[in-house]
Amino acid sequence: MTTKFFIVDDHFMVVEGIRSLLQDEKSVQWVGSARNAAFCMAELLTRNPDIILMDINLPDKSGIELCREVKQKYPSVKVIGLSTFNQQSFVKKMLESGASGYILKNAAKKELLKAMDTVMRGQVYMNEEVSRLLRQSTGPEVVLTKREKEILSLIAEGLTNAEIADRLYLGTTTVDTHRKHLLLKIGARNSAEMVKKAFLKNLLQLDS
Amino acid sequence: MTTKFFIVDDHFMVVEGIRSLLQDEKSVQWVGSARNAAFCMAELLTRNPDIILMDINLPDKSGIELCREVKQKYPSVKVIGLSTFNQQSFVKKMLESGASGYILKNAAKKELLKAMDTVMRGQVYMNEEVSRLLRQSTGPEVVLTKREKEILSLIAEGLTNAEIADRLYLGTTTVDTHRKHLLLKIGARNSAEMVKKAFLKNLLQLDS
DNA sequence: TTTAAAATACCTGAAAAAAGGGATAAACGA
DNA sequence: TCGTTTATCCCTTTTTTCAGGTATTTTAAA
Repeated sequence: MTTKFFIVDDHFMVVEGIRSLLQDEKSVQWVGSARNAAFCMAELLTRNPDIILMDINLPDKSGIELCREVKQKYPSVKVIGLSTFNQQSFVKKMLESGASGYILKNAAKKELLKAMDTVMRGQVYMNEEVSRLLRQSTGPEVVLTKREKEILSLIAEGLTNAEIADRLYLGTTTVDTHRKHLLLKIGARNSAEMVKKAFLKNLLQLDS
Repeated sequence: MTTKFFIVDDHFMVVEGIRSLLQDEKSVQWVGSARNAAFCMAELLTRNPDIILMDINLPDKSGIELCREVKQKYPSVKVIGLSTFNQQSFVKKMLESGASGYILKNAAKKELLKAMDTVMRGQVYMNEEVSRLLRQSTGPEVVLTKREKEILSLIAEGLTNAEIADRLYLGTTTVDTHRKHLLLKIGARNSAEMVKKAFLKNLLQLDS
């Protein structure tokens, strides 16, 4: 029984690398690849893979969102997340979106095969390093309201409470209240620390 | 005249991908690979490549440092930087360390060949996207003194001037002066903005 | 309809940062 | 040795944040 796998990654080298690594394996068979989410969805109409190896940073859409879409439209297709780094929040979101596994791009052939085998047996496969990171989870995930996110972003741009209030048509004391809630939720003593921790917890991103 | 190339990257998939992509090319020949800097230096004793394709994030040492070492010991070997992202400061440092080129991991076979050919002709090869980024360079690179870096790091941890002064056996006004210099150098109006910009300019890192 | 969460808004006072200057001493490289 | 950079330190004032509360209205889901 051959497992059919499909690769979604904009890195030619990675696609070719996986294909080449596994081409002599009897238990798995490459059925195609896509460099972005849109093409992937189009190809799934005809390729019928058992497993998708899915990069989490695609040019047109995040792997998290694509994973959600794939699981919705093709519930029996298994998704394994693929990344160069093991940031906790991404891993969690990927799993929440329906992924059955997560491996890093430094994985060797042996691990690729093991991940696919585990996932085909209906279990979840986690890379050892990623698994360790998840286990040392530091407290509950921070959930910000829409307004809080907005104000956090503006604080990080250097705006004062008064400026933010003007921007959002609020009173300055309202902004100050949100700011206090942010400090509490993020666990920071002041704005500098809050911005740093927001990056660490992926509440702020570097790509602006 | 065949160009011999060597790959340094801890990502099995990438190494295999490049090797496989280029294995039918007459003009280039794969002579080996290493997963870390130490092994690379050991292998260079016998492999004699013309070009090294070098990942900038190695497990034991940065590609920037390895590049410097390679160019020192083997000045005729060309180095092409290899990365998943095109952060300006890394590109610059890589070039300053003696690299002759820089490509991204989404490069196709054609670009790999072109990069190697360009570099063998004694010219510098820059990926288009990276080249564009360097051209829209936003002012001079920020250079912080040792003390400034120290204080920036502590500000980002949420310490007040008084706390930092205690930590470093300084007066609070000294800390305040450094803080002012930091704001000026980084181009921020307050500490929150400064922390964000410090991450953007790679003056602060997420791995602490 | 009811409940809980989010949004909005406020008060006072203290702490901290920021602004806008000033200065001297120490360290480093040519 | 000399010139430049870095480090250290200060002053006063103003602005802004932070702490520790208070409250009502709106919104969304059960």
